[in-house]
Amino acid sequence: MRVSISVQEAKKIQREMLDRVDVGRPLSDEDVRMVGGVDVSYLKGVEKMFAAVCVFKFPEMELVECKTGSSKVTFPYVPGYLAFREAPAILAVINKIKSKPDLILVDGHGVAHPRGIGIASHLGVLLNIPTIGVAKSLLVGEYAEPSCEVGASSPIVYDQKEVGAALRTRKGVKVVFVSPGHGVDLDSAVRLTLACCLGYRLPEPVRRAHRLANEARVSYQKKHALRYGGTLGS
DNA sequence: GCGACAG
DNA sequence: ATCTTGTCGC
Repeated sequence: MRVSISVQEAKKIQREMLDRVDVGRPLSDEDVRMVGGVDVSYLKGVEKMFAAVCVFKFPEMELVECKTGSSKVTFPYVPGYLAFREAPAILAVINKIKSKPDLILVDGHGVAHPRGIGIASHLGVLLNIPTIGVAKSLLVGEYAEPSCEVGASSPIVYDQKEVGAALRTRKGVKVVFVSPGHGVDLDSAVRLTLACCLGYRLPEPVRRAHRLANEARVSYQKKHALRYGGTLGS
C-alpha cells in the first residue's frame, strides 16, 4: 500500500493532539439525545476497508440513521496507531449522516492507550464530539475480573492511573473494555455504555455498525466476484 | 534483547 | 481484522 505517513510522524501527531483530549467532564443522560456507533471491516487481500456509522435516539435506542462507505487502506495495522488506519474512513461516513450525534461509541480504546490517545480519543478531538472507546481486548493496563452480573465493572489501571473499566455488559460473557475517548469522564462513559446495551455483549451502536460494515464488505465481494482476496470470474 | 500488542 | 466448519449451550 501507499503509506500516508510514517509511524514516527503519527507519534508526533498524537503528542500534539494529546493536550486537547478531555476526560474530566461528566456527561449526563440528558446531555445525550442521539448516540452513534462506528466500526470498520476489511477485505483480505485488497487494500480496501468498509466503514459504517449507526445513529440511535437515546435513551430509547431506536435506530435513526446509518451510512456506509469504502476507502483505500493507507496505513498498516500497528498497535497503538489504529486511528491512522481507520479514522479517515470513519470520518468519511460520519460526514454522510444528516443527524448530529451527541456521543459516539468507537470500536477500540480511548485513553486506555500507551500514549493516552487511542482511536476513540483521536476521533473525539477531530470531531469535537464526546466519544467513548469500547474494545473487545486489552491494549495496555491491568484489571481484576468483575463479577458475572450485568453492570459489574473493575478499573483498568495503567501507569498508576485509572484509564478505563472492564465492564460486564451481559451476564456470563467476556467483559468489554471501556475508556473515555474525549469530552466525557470514566464514570459517565461506563454508565452511558451500559445504557446502550440491549442484551448483547457490544453496545447496540457499535454492534450494528459492525454488522453493517460487514454487509458492505460482503456486497462489495459479491459485486466484484471476489474470493480469497483474488478475483474469480470476470 | 524479550515479550506484548485495539482492529 | 479476515477465512473457515462444526459444535456447544440457553
